[in-house]
Amino acid sequence: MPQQPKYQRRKEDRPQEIADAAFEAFAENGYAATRIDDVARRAGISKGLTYLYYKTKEELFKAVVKNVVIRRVDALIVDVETSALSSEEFIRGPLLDFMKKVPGSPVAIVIRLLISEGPRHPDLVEYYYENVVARGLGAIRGFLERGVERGEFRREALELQPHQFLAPMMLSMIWRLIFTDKPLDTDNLMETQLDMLLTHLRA
Amino acid sequence: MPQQPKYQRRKEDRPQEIADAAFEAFAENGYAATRIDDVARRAGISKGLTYLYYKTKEELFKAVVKNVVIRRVDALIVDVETSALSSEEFIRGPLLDFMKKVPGSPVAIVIRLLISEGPRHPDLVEYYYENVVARGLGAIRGFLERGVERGEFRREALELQPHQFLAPMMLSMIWRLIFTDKPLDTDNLMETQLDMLLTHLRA
DNA sequence: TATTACTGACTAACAAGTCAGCAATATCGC
DNA sequence: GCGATATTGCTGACTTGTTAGTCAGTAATA
Repeated sequence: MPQQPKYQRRKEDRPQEIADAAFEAFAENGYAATRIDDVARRAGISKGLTYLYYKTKEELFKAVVKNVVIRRVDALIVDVETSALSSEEFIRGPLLDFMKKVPGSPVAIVIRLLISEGPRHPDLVEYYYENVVARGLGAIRGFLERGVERGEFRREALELQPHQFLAPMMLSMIWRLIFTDKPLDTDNLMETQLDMLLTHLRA
Repeated sequence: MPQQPKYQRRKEDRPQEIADAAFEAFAENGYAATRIDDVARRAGISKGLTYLYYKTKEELFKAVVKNVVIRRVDALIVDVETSALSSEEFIRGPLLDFMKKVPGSPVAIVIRLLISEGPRHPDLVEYYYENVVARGLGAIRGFLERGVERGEFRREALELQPHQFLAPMMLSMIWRLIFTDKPLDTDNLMETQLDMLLTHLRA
């Protein structure tokens, strides 16, 4: 009777599997309320093994945030940077799509974690700022400059803060995080914002 | 030798003092990381006394949120509802002031607590929604209707979501919660938003 | 003298982090 | 190939530290 082995050794895959499990757990319960034991069970391993790959709970937390940031956000930003559309087409196309996607994506979970745990992990906040926020804002700023050079936007566009584009996205995200079930027409919010911005910027 | 008494009995004031101390502690460390012992020390009492007035940590938490909500937000909303200015004056005056105040007010702390602890306290979220959000949005909606009746806004103003006004305020708030030290010209953000909205709404 | 707001030491429970031993695989000798 | 042996990924019971919540006793007021 060929016994099923109790476990398989999978040194290579464990870190990623643990990080994925931890992300799920943190997303559901937050950092403080998540037990390492939970994470381990989700990953189908014992608690002890978690500590072989991540020395502390905090280290695991940071790995999770960076993991999500790198794997998911990166693609979105690159997508925004490489485009040959006119400014208006770009805003109503890829940019709008991007904004619609974010509030329901893992990025929202990371934001929640940063809001609640950020103050105790300043280096993580710094990392997030440099790798996501600064790059994202930079991309939009570059886009505005290109629009002015092409004569699609008036000069004053250069003074606009990129944040102005993202405000309704932010509100939608927070709304979903707090009032999960209360409806909100977020698409309309974002579209209206972009309409107003186009009117405001057009040459 | 008339000894200073070790403590005074102040049944009436304790609950409020404890709630105030708890608010400070939660603001600094979040709900999970705050020890009841901390709260008690801040309030200048023993840990045991806290439990005389609040049966559990959770009950104290809810009391704190409701306390802040009732004491501070209420005044702001009423302020917005009673005004005899023209719509534009109102937007550029009281409404803008309100928006500028919120991100640095205790409301921001409550938002942080709701984002991180909300999912585990649905009744608290519901309470906040009804007493703050619904009323706030209602006030803005009423204001838009009045503007249309007076002929200051075009008919389509009625379709605008009140959230559109608040989006930059929300972004500013979250920005401050996460990136405390990174600068952001939030006044400009809000003013630009109101400019654009006025252009968009004007008859 | 009676009442009760208040103290602070205590308990109970839970969760992070450790580690001795086990069992799955890699390696070696034949 | 194949069994013996070495290596190490992995387990799970254990220790340790922390904190929510209790309660017998004390001292301030009525």
